[in-house]
Amino acid sequence: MSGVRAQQKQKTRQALIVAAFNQLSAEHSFSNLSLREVAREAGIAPTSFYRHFKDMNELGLTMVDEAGLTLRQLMRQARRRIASGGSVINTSVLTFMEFIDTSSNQFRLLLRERSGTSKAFRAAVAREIQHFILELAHYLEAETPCDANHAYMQAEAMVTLVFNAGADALDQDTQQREELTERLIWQLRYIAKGANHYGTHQINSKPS
Amino acid sequence: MSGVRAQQKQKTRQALIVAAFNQLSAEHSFSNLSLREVAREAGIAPTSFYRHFKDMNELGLTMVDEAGLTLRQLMRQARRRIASGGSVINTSVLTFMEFIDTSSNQFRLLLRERSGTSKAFRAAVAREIQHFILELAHYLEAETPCDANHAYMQAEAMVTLVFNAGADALDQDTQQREELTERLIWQLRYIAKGANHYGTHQINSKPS
DNA sequence: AATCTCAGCGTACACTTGTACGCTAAAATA
DNA sequence: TATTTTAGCGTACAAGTGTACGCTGAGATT
Repeated sequence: MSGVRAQQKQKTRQALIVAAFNQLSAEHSFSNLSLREVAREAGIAPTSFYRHFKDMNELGLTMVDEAGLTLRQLMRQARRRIASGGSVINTSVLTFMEFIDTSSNQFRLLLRERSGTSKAFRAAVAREIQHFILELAHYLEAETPCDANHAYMQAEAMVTLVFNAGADALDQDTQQREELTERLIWQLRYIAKGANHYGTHQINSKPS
Repeated sequence: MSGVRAQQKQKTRQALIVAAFNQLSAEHSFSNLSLREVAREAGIAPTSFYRHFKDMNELGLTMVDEAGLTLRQLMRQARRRIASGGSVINTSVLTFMEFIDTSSNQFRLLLRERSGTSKAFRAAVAREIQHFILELAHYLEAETPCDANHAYMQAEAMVTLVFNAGADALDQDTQQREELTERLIWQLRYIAKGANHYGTHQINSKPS
């Protein structure tokens, strides 16, 4: 029961996942990635693919999970930086841009499958994003004078802007990214300001 | 020189475009749409496709243009409604949601190709979106106490939120859409409020 | 030691794809 | 009227796809 067998299986399974991620790029998306291509890159026969995944769909969902995981790990690290005295907005944005940069293919997967042709994929990505919204909403409710509802709407807007800025950043050089990031930070400030204005516990009426 | 010839050609060319749009759906995107499928749907032989487009890429770019056109027409109509006394935010959002509803496949194309695998496609969609941002920025600069820079950032944020809300709406029923729209309107108010605070001509300093 | 399990392989097959090539008939032109 | 142009067709082919099937040999189990 040393598990040499199972260990090797996990290894090639991971090789398939890595192979698939490596084949992603600006010009190659998961949906136009064939089972045979992935198997070839992973160094196994096409038919052996089925020993690990029912089909490409199952591989893809696993990859979405993995991408979500690394993103969550990165943001946990961001929270640590914030706790030790960093600005919330700046640190979060910076961390996210780091994700785009170091794990661009993982981000590409989330970005594209968010509006892809598989309902399961879209739902999986939406879940990952929802995770961030809820977490941020929770934080905002505790740390700012916003009621729960407005905290949620604020968080949703912020995550949307950050995610989209990330998408734009993919096609840009360093110079453009800096400008983009600066704009993004202003936009997040707008939202914070507006949400605190409308969403304060005292005032809860229609906009002035 | 009656042009019976050229007239018929335009007709089947349009048939190809319509056929392609009709094949789009939640489960079928442009990128996994084959030349043969389109030709079949349009009722012509696969090889005749080349009489109208160099390849699928060229068809797609034409479709993006067409989608952009109908969107622009719809928004022009919105401007008329606003001029005759409608609320800016409400009318714009409502009009956009109408676009999602009545031309969902055109929207799907823009949505998906925005993060697709063709640089030309991404650029084409970005151009269409940029069009709206600039137009809105121009309006905001004229009608609100915002300087040019903040007006632009405000417009960019607003268009991003609206576009993304549209994407979410595609998967939702009427009930959910109403809630989404309500949230969206609040979020736009946040941005307007914040931008007017930070971007007023007098104050142009760092956030308080 | 004898048996079972199963990850990985090779072969094979039925499809679909893009597109090269040459033909035809009808419209346009001269 | 005679000639040219061209939208659309059918055939053909090479390339790539997913996957069914049966085999093998090395772990795991008994």
